[in-house]
This record gives sequence, C-alpha cells and structure tokens, in this order.
Amino acid sequence: MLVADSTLRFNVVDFRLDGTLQCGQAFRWERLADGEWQGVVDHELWRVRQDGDTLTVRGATGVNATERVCRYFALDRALPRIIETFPDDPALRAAVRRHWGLRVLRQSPWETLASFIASSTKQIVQIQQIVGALARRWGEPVGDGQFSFPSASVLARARESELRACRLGFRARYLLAAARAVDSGRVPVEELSRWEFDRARAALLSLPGVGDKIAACVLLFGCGFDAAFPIDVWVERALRRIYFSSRRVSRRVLSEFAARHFGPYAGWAQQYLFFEERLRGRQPVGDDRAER
DNA sequence: TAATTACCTCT
DNA sequence: GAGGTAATT
Repeated sequence: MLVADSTLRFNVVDFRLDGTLQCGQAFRWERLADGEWQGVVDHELWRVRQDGDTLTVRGATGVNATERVCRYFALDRALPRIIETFPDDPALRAAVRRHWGLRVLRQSPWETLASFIASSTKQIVQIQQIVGALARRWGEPVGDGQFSFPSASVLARARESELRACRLGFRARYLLAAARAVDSGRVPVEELSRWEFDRARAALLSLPGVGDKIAACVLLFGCGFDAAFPIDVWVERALRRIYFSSRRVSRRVLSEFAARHFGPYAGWAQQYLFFEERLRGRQPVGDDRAER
C-alpha cells in the first residue's frame, strides 16, 4: 500500500525543528541533504521539514495522525507560557533567546528507556548506531530500509550475547533486565506518565543500570514530566559555572538547586542550558578564555 | 559523604 | 576519554 502522499501541514509558532531534533533528546532522526529530517516514530517513517511557520510531515497515517504529530512535537504546548515560568536569570535568558523554539519531545516511554540505558558513556553518534542496530535486528520494517524500535517483549527474549553484538557492551545486561521488567509488568513504563512523579522515578531507579540521570531522561522525554531535570556532564558544567562560580559542588546540591530554581518546567530549562553548553565549544560565545 | 574504579567499544 | 551506574574504599 502506498502511503507516500499522506502529507500533513501545520502552522507552527515558537517552534524550531532543527534545534528540537539536534538537542540530544532523540536518536532516530537523520538530516537529509535538502534540510528535510527523516525519522522513525513508533511504526512509521516520518519525513519532516520546516519552512518558516509551516511544518510539513509526511508518513504519519491513520485517523489520529494529526494528533500524534502534535503530541510528538509538543505543538499543543504554548511555549511562551512555559518560558515565562523560568527564573529570570541572565544565562538562562540568553540560552532561551539563542535557541527559541526548542521543545521537549514526547517520545515512546519504552524506546526512551532503552535508548538512554544504551547511552551511558557513549557519544550521540554511537547511541544512534546502537539504537539503529537494535531496530534492524529486532524491529519491523517501516519502509526505505528503516525499522521500528523493537518492543520490550521482543527484546526480553533476546540473548545477552546478541545484544552485545549491537555494540551495547556492558549495557547489554541492563537492557535485557529492563526489557524483562517491562515485559513482565513489574515496571509498567507505558503507565508511568499517570503515576506520581516520585513513584515513577523510584520504579525506574529499581532497574539495574538506571540511575538519577537516565531516570530523569525517561521521565522528561518519555513520560511527560516537565519538571524532571537530567544532570549530565554538560548540564553539570553549565550549572557549576553559571550558578556556583565554578565551585566544586556535589550532585545532590546541584539537583536540589535545580528543583528549587527552575520551577515546574525545569526539564525544558535544562534542554536550553544543555543545548547552549554543547554549542559553546563549537561556536564560542566570547568569554571562554577568561575562565581558564 | 566524597572520590575512585570497573564495566564494553569505539573515536 | 565518552551525555553513566554501581561497587568499593
């Protein structure tokens, strides 16, 4: 069946596709030569482009396609309402100004959990390779040589050695345990969005290989908890420099500060700080030298 | 509590 | 050494 003509158009405001797909929250998007993005979302291959305030999406099908695209890209959120909850500090203001339109995606909880388990001590390119390899090995074809991300029940039946063959290394054991916990219903990752934040977090932390950072990523990118605040080395670096005069402070102090300082959409603020910090090295903002 | 190290594999 | 975790000291 040919579904190539399933084209949807959205009028978008306060939205920037490039930054949203480049800021490290999703691992299945690839920028094609003409600026169009191709990615696998659930069981579909989407091709997306932004021209000014028009977002064009090809490949999303079914009666609820529009709703699903809106949901995935968080088009139903009013960005200014979110930004206005941020604290009024100069560094965050600058990051928001530079990356205006960046949005936290709403991705599949299981895929998010599995991807971030695979992410530890890995660079983005390697994470993309791992996730792609898992999809090719256990996913289903979605066209154009692409594959969906395999379900927890499928991965629960894999051998650890097969997972290792996808370059997971020591993370293979963790992913297998997570797949089994989800498949058995012990950690119902698809339901966590309806749980209390602390309870959902505790369930994720019960998985081997899932600590504070990965749990926060899953809560934020997969379960819709806007206040979840992942602290990786980049965000830690930014927080320490901006708010603690580069002093050495514990993770605990940082996370308590973040929860207090950034408010109900702390996770969104984190994405702006993270993206800005990642870009600092590549596009110097001017004061790098003074800090050494 | 804070610091160190192993854990896989690749750049 | 890398966007982390867990065990150990």
